[in-house]
Amino acid sequence: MFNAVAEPRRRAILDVLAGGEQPVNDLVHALGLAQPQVSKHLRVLREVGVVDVRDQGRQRMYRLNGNALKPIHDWVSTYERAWSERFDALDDVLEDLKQKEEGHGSDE
Amino acid sequence: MFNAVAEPRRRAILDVLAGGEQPVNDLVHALGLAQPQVSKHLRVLREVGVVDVRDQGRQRMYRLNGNALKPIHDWVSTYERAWSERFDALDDVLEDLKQKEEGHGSDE
DNA sequence: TTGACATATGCTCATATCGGCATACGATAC
DNA sequence: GTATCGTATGCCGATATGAGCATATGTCAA
Repeated sequence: MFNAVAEPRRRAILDVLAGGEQPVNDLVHALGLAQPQVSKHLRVLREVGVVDVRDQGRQRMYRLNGNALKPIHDWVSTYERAWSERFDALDDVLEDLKQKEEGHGSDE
Repeated sequence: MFNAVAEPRRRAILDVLAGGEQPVNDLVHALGLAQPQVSKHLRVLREVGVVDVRDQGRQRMYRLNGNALKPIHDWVSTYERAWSERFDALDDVLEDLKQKEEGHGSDE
């Protein structure tokens, strides 16, 4: 999953699909890539479940399945404290408590 | 950045570092990997800024820099609507509005 | 200085990955 | 039916990536 999304062009495909269901050819034109490459990237994205396909006549309509990205979101969220303002505030509180603790605790 | 984190072992390193600053050898033992591989992975992580180093005697202390993960968080968050309950609720509201609109709109 | 320790780097091999091209396959149009 | 469109797949060559091993570099201890 992480691997599938590590490819810039695959992320580009997902970004286009975020705008709605698209047949392969529209993706080809939207991204300026060769059709076989797009099909290959779509295959990878399909295999990890981040896109779904639907046959419609001779076209294959691809649509985004954002659910598959949740594992990434969850993983990266465990590191959120680094940039989240909420956690900054929490750090301040903890720092305060620590100061007080050291104040009337034993030495150092 | 996405690429750096696409490697399972590199994510494992970050997970260990989440527990606090560590010298290379501790990472080696914690992960059961060969020391050169750990150094190489650390190099990649360093190059994208997700870890920082500090020299301490003959050891090199590595620590996590979660800030570097924010781009990933931001990117994946744009797809959050797929699984977020808040967005599910919003969808319900929108669906309601749509029903009403169709109710007293033109045909279909 | 010499030696041991901690880490980084270089080399090689095996494997994966991507692009480009040709082509196969399925569905529709004629 | 045959032609054509839309898409997928196979093959090739180039490049990247990771493991394993040896070794270089830097730091401290004796």
